[in-house]
Amino acid sequence: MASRKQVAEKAGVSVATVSYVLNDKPGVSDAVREKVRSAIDELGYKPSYAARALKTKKTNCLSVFVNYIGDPFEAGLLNTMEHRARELGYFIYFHTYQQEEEEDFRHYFAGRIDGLLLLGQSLKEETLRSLAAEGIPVISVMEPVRAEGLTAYIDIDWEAAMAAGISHLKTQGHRNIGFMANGGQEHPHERRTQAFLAVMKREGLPVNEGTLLYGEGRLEQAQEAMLRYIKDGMPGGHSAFMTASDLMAAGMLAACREARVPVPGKLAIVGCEDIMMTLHTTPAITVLHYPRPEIAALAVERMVGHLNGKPAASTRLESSLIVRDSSRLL
Amino acid sequence: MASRKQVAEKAGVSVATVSYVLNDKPGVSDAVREKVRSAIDELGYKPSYAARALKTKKTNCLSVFVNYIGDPFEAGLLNTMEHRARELGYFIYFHTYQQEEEEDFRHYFAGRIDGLLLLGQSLKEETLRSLAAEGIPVISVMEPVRAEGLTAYIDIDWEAAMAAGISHLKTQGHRNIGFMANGGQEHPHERRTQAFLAVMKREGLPVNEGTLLYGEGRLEQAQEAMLRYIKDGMPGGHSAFMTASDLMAAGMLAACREARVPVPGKLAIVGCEDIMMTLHTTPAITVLHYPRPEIAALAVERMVGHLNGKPAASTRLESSLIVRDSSRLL
DNA sequence: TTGTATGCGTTATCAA
DNA sequence: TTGATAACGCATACAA
Repeated sequence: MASRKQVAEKAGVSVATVSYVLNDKPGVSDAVREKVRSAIDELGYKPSYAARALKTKKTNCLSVFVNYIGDPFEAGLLNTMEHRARELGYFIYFHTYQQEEEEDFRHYFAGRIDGLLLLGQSLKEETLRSLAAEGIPVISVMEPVRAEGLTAYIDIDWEAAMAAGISHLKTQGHRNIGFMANGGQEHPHERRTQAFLAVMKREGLPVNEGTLLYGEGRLEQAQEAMLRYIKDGMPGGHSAFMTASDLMAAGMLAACREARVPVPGKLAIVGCEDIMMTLHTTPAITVLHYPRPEIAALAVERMVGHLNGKPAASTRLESSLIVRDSSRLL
Repeated sequence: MASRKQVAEKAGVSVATVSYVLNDKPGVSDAVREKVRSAIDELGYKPSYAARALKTKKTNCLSVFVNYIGDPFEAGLLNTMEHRARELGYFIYFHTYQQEEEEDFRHYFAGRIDGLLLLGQSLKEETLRSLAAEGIPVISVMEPVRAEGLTAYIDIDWEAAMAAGISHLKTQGHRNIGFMANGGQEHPHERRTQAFLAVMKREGLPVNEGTLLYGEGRLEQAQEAMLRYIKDGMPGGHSAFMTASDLMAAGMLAACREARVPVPGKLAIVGCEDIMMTLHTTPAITVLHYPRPEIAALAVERMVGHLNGKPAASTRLESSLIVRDSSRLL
């Protein structure tokens, strides 16, 4: 790789001048600018990001912790994040996050990225502290269960969203509503489960141990869990189910079809993300709409803003209920 | 961030000594090593990767071009790649690749990564040249349609795989076999389509314009394409279909169920990747097994080997046919 | 076994 | 409008 010095020599100028034209500084004569440009082209010169990062202490890189690369909900967020980041001049990468590996990650970022974006993960306090010490801000799309050390998060108002779903189901005559949850206390989906339970209680609807079913966030596992539940004679006696993710709603639906449980006749199903798939199942699945493009873009913008000195605030956007056939009796 | 100099001062040694213990060089007394270690801990010192990269001209980072983050087939590859890379001491990132953005990417890598991994994309010759000039090797899991400038690729032998599938279908009495293809000449799936056509010809089975159907690689689009084909009265007269991806096979199956076309009774379906989903559809889908963990790990190993001076060779692994209900008449 | 000194490719300050 | 030159944090050849 050609370096700046070689460019300077070839163009017959100093390295400083090369820098000026590369960074579009004013005060360089057109003639010199041209000379430098052509020297750059001829040598195929590219600036070294490593050197630049060392000097400026900015990498123009952002990282994102992804829970599972194949998840369509996350994919929708990531696409927008990637494009928005690129528009704002940032290079963005994705890594799979697994709790067991959190400590390994602590030493990975110094001098590699300017900021870390989360998809709802609850990082350990020590990780957050360590990141803060390195000057790496953390912003989350989706509110983590613990959010203390965080710079900001962007999410929807899950209680309002669940309330809309539950109220819709009530209108359809349901009272005994179950929920397919996912993961433990620190899981990104836990907020959804807690919101559901809070609203149920507030509405005076029955909540007990049988209310929660556990899928594993993936379609197939949810399908199996539901199949087992059906084979056990649906001990909860639910007439409707909400879920912590659309993929699990789709798995539920697949289980119902397999076990010949009519949806919505015998069981209504409501998902909560509005991934494209929910529109294409039979019946199409009623969902709480999660405005992924808006939220993903906002998270990136807040991060970039924060890196440029603008304080970043947490925000809860509104979601909306989209009623489809999986919960419509009439 | 504390720097190496501060660590040296605190420990009462020189910066060189700090370097020695950080890089586990021999020839440092245990007493000094201990002193340095505790100074590091107290200051919370982390080495700057930017500075290290500048000096060593190695970033210990690898990039992967992903076609679509939500794709379950690619997700399976990425998981293994990420873990294998981490085991080998490399930090790995994923980026979405879109052909339109290829030129933008050309200037992104110098001084940021040591190598680029592809998932079957056919990069433009100029991109490959530019990468080569920067000393960035390119290895692909899945053989690209154009593979000239590539360091190596790892893939299965698609002709052998397709031959196994076609021969299985022949055994079941099929002759008029269609194929759901995806994308154009440069698409990662094009090799699969070409292999299918080659084997069909070799076997003396009918190939004409009607043989190919086009999904868009995604389940929903394949479903819609198939639905249209069925509504048109299945003009190709096929009794079986193979596909360029499992997701499209699943979409086909969904369309058949929707349109009440019995599978495998009226139409046999064979996928080609063996993603988990194919095991959970009804009926389960016959597939050509793509050994994703092996291939993904091998690609990373070849890359790391190459970076350490071992020449990397291209390899075609064997695949196997897994017969399930979607193609079994008996 | 440890320290000194140099350079990696930038950016930025200060002179010219 | 341009040019010297000093950092940035690290690795390493060489000296001690």
